[in-house]
Amino acid sequence: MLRNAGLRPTRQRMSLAELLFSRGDRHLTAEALHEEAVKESVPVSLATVYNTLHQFTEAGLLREVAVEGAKTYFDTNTSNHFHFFCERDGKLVDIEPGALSVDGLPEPPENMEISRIDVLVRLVEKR
Amino acid sequence: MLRNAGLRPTRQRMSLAELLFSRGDRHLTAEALHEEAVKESVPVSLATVYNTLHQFTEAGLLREVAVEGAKTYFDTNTSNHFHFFCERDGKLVDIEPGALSVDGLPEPPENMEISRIDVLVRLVEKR
DNA sequence: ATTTGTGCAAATCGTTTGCATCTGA
DNA sequence: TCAGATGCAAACGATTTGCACAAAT
Repeated sequence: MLRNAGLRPTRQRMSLAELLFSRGDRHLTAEALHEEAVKESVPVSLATVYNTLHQFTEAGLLREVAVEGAKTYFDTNTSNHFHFFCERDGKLVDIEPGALSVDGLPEPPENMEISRIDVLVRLVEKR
Repeated sequence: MLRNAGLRPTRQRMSLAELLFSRGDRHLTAEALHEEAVKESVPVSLATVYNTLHQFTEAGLLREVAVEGAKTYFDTNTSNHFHFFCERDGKLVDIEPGALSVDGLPEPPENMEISRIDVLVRLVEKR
């Protein structure tokens, strides 16, 4: 997988890839992945986690999701799909693709084309 | 307007409100609003711009839009509507409401309800 | 007079970078 | 061997906070 993406399979990258891709679809911040790695006794620095996440993203193995503020989430599901965002615990959840659709999109302005459509459905606790 | 929102009409708040609301719909970062204020000889500190933007948001006069990274945009249009985001120059543009709709939303998870739906249509230059 | 807002500078948070060291092909 | 990767600590940009001072009711 790493070789295919033109990335050297180093210890750190292999361990991180393992954590990311062997447990189903995940939505992680760099911080969270780093903690998880440390917990699993995978010695890796935070800087390397950042580097790796960005390299994986460039290679098309991950997708960045902007939610708010500084925190960036990385999604192991790179297909076209949308998200629920739970404001209470800051967790992202995939919305089953197929069900949801965006209709009636107006023409983009002059000379522009759509690169991606992000849909984030924000959830709060029912009172 | 400020009194209605329970905010004391101070010089700074009045000046910032003027800049924000007397020029049609706007999408500004704190930084940008601060620069504009300084340019128009409205002496106000960046900290106060941040405070004011958040107070206005809480009072329902503004709406925050998350795009990516650290930068937060504040939108003077608080109605339900979606955005184009131009990756080239980092500008937000309202999408005419009415045209666009999101359909087929699945049930939110247990005990959760939808607080808001954010749609961001990312644009790139046509090649 | 009392409460609330403001400005400054320092602190914080997530993220990035420079650079010496290490590692995989 | 040696380009490329890693770790550390320092640098960074956007945002926030603590606190003395100023302005609004």
